Amino acid sequence: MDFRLKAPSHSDESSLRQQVFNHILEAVLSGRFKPGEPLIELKLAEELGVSRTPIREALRQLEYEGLVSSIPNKGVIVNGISETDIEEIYAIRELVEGLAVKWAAERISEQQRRDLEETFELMCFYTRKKDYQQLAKYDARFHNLLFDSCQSKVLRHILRMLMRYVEHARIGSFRVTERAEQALEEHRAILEAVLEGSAEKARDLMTMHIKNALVNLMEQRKVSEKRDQAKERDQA
Amino acid sequence: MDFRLKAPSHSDESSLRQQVFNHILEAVLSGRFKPGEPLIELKLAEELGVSRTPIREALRQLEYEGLVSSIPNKGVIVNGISETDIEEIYAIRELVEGLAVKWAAERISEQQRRDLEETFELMCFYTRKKDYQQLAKYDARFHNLLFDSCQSKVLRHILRMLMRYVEHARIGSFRVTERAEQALEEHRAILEAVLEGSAEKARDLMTMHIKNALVNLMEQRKVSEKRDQAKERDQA
DNA sequence: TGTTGTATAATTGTATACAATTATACCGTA
DNA sequence: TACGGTATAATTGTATACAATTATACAACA
Repeated sequence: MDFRLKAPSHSDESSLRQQVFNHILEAVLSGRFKPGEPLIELKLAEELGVSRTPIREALRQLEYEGLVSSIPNKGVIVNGISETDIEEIYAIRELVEGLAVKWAAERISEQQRRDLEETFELMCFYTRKKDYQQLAKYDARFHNLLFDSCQSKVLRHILRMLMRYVEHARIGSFRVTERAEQALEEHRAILEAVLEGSAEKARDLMTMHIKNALVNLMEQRKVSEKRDQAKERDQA
Repeated sequence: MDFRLKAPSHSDESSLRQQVFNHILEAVLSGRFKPGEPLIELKLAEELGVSRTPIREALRQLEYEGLVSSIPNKGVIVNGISETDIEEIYAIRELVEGLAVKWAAERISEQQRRDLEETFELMCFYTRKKDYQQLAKYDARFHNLLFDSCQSKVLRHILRMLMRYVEHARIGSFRVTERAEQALEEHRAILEAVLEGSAEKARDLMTMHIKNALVNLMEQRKVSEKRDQAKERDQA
């Protein structure tokens, strides 16, 4: 496949570094680059049709976001993520996202109220239609709006890194499907609490939402594992 | 002043990028580079006697750690930090560092127990001697050991970013001095709770420790402000 | 005087060249 | 065959050159 950038693919005017970052990010999150796999600058540069400079900068950014590890003078490899990691990530999420919605309930602006309600309506719509592609998109937007509503640069920064870990943890699972209806109701409850300014209630609801999401994720991983093992048996 | 690197200053064998990073970091944290001040790559490169490449990489790292902001095609400027920011940082610290010591109490290794106790002894020593330079050094080591003891790569990553913010928040304050004795007792209590494996107790003690540290920091800032205002009056 | 346009300079973004380091393959020797 | 050493290749680290973008100064004009 030809991944060369600056093609008029979506006529992006963002910097090459950002495009390269997005490309490698997508490759890692989709599992095309597997854990332990070394990322060679020159190879990536040729593949994407750019020089090593933007590649290096993108790799550094990926390192700071925790997706790859870099060993000086040797190179960078894709990070794997263990079950323990996932449990830890979700434990941290409970606290930090809990704080985020608490602050959001206290500080949200009028415009953000409207945006959140609008986005939630779309989530309802796509849940009914069972269009999980679109649902995932608006789910992400919902959470981002919520995080912006807490009006905190610092918390936003922490959350950004944390959410990258979460995305990484989700590799290979189906994301929504059967839990979609339940998740929607949880989102509805959180939204209501935020809009009526019930900070503690919003936090507790978010904590519970994340607990449930973890249980669901772990179950999905078990399913995926069994499916993979079956596949291996078939090949043998 | 001549800041050129690779001089046999401390015969560091770390990469230039890391040296440059440390240099700029120190300049920002010490207040030599002031909030809003633009950081020009070429100027820094000449000042430090290296090319722009390691400068750029160091600036990117500083950006990810929240100390500077970069606007594409324009440049990077030093970030300021408001009172609100500080309060938010400390609120996040309460949760995250609280979780950290909780896990540390559950997971600490034998070697780490010994290291922590040893470091704490040194903190006692330098508190008695009122050598606040050395005390600050071992205080930082104490916290780092504590964070390592929770054996969590993810939490370590979050804490790293958070502590950078904390250091940034502390700009211009005296750090320890009069609160040293009280802080030492708080540290002693946390250490005991961790060593005896009382996870919840350790977390609550850490929460209280951070609350106190915030109060102290805010008071010191008020003192600094008044001092600065007096200085300005004198100059006028 | 104030505004706008344009030339110039300053600065960042990207590509390439070179240096330093690390990995690999091959050969000789016991 | 197993081991060690050396030459070679592969890869990262740094410097420099060039392109693209943005800021600045200054003149022309209303």
